[in-house]
Formats: sequence, C-alpha cells, structure tokens
Amino acid sequence: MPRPREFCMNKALDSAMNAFWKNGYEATSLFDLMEAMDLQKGSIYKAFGDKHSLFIASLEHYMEQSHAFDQATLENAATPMDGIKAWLNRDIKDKCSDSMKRGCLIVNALTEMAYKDEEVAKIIKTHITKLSKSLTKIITQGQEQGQIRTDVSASGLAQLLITHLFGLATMGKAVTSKAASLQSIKNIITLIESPA
Amino acid sequence: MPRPREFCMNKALDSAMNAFWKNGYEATSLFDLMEAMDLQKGSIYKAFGDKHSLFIASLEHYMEQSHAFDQATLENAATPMDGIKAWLNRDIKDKCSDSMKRGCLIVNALTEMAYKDEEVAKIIKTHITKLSKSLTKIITQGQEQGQIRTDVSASGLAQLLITHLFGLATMGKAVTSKAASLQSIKNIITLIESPA
DNA sequence: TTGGTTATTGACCAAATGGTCAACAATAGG
DNA sequence: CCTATTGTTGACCATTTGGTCAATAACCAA
Repeated sequence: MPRPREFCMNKALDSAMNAFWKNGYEATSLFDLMEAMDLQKGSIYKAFGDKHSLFIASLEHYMEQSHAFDQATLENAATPMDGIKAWLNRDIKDKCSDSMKRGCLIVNALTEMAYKDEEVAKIIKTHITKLSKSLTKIITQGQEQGQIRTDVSASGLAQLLITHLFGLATMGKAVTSKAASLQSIKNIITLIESPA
Repeated sequence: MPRPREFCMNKALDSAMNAFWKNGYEATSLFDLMEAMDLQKGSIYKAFGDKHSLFIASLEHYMEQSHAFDQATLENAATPMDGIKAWLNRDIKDKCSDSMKRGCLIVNALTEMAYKDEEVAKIIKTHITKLSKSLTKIITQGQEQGQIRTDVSASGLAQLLITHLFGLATMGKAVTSKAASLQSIKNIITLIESPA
C-alpha cells in the first residue's frame, strides 16, 4: 500500500560514495550530493538520514566492494606471491589513475576525519584488521613455501604492505604517476622476496 | 611613520599552521583561525591575505621547518644508515603521537586538496623532490659502504621510504599506535639492509 | 473506487561561512 | 604638536551551509 521508492538505493549510494570519494566529507555539500544522486534533499534525508549517516553508509559500501575484491584477488592465485602481486597491482590501478586522482576513500576519510570522528575511526580500524589478517595468512603461506623472507614476521610484512599502499594512494594524488606507483610496487616485492 | 604591527608574524603563522594541521583546510574556519592566532579578522586579512593565502603560507612554514629537520638529521649522523634510522624515528615521534593524532600537514594537504588545488600540488611536489634527492644521496652512500642492499636503486629506495612514512602518518591517525609505527620502522630498515 | 501509507517536492529556516570596510588608533618624522 | 601612514577593530554583508516540514503524489490492498 505504501508509495514505492522511485530510485535504486544502491545506485544512489554508489553516487554518494563517488562524490565523497572525489571531494571529501566537508567539501561535498548537500547540493553536490543532490546533483550526484539525482535526488531532492528530502528524499536523501528520508532514505539515508543526515549527511554524516550518508557518509558512513558510503564508507561501508566502499569497504564491502573493497573487501570482496581483496578476497577474490588474494585467493584466486596460483601461489601466495602471485596473489600478493595481483592484489597490489590491481589496487594501484584502481586508485591511482592519472586522470581521476581521488586516491582511496578509506585513506581520505582516515586523514580528514578519523581523529575527531570515533565512528569513522572504528569502522576503518575493523576493516583494516580484517585485511591485515587475510594478508598475514597468505604471507605465512608464502614464507612456508620459501617465496617470502622470514626475518620479518608475516604480520609485520602485512602491516608494511598496507602502510605502503596507503602511502601510494596519497602520493598518487599529486606527486607520483601511475607508472611510478607500479614501479614502487615492483620494488617492494623485491624487498619482501626471499633472498636468492 | 606608520603604525607598527602589534603581533609577531612568525608566531601568528605558527598558530595558523597548527590549526590547519589539526583540522584541515575546509574544517578550519576563519573564526577558528582568529582564536588560534589571537587576532581579529581584519588583521589576518591585512597581514596574510585571504584564507587560502594563509594556508599556503602555513604550508610553506611547515616545510621550512621540516626541511631544516631533515637536513640536520640526515647529515649529522655517523653513518648513512644511522642517519636514515634517526630520520625515520624522529619523524614518527613528531607526527604519530598517540595523544595528538594530527599526522603530517603535507600528507593532510595532499589528501584533502592537492587534486583540485594546483598551487598546493606544486609546492608539495617540489618539497618532496628535494627530500627525495637528499635521501637518494645518503642511500647511495650507504650502498657504496655496503650497508644497504643494491638490487633496488637508491632513488627507488628513497621513494619507498617516503611513501612508507606517508602511509604511517595516515595509519597513525586512528589505526596504529606510536609503538606499532616504531616497530614498522624497524621492519622497513631490516628490509633495506644489505643481506648478511 | 477508496483509504492508508509512504515518497517526493520545494519552500523555508537559522546558523555559519568567507570576506569587506569605514571609523578609529598608534606610531614616527617634520 | 601635527600629520601622513599604516594597524586594529567590529559592525556589516551576501552566500552557502545542513536541515525541516507541510503539501502533494503515487502506489496497493480491500
């Protein structure tokens, strides 16, 4: 009996996510969101709540996609090392395109608001912990198979890769070209490989 | 004959820098700046121009200090490797304090505005290029002395260290404790050392 | 067809934003 | 002491901000 919603929640959320991703939280106005989502103010508030709630939803939307991608890439590889290489490379290709330098929404949110927004901080923390565990697992396998050096712990190496990827997402905003980022990935792989 | 300025430009700039550092560009209002600098609106505009100009000045102020610190730490060390260690550790101690998680102003500015603010992008690019050159020089020395591995180029390793530090500044915002960051530094040093 | 329920719309609002400016104040040279 | 020059102040402004709400519209079960 109720009037049905005229738009697709998922598409709208995706549009909001892209707007926040490109411009950040503060710099994305309600007007920007209305344009991006092709929705009136009232509809946004009814469907998603206020700006902050919409941002949280966008962030979680991003993380779901991100997590699915991480799992798929890491696990569908012939060897642990292949999985790591594929994961690093695809991540860079997604986030450090030379044309649309928007980096990574997680990194952006972390930088802009995590220190004063406990909810954002907590969500990101949880996500990274999950990623770190997946990585640690695959790195451990790589160490057992002799592909990856063992003088640094698997969890230490996992942390290191994530940190590096975060750094690259930042550098890609203005300093580094995609080609340079890919070279950087090659270098870090050389560093974690077992010495010959 | 003119009326003399009642405040110290350098102190005021320092206060503005700290405000921007903590909250970012968009989230720091003119009112915030007035409080932080202990100045009236008109005085700020007369002395520093509009908000954006003040931000640029703050960023450059930050970079001057940063550059002085980099040079001093890298060059006043017994060996290249000692210089690099000291540099990494002091950088982390400054930027990843557990209490005041404001990260690094350069990283913050890069993330928030570099993609749409060419002036900011250019300034940061120049600064990083300079840092990268200093680092490459000292890493080259370390390679010549056999302390640092040579299967990755000195400039590649320099880029890697900067990227890693950027990543740590971001992670320190919410994900990682200072202790964990320092451990991460130890790990990356292990990775770049010459194999035994 | 109708009535209950929810979606959409656009006008509206208070507060905050970055920025300006005229009046006033303080100095130093004449 | 006077005056030219610049610094300081606070009132003022247009615009934009995030957010609300009453009126209206659309649907579906009865």
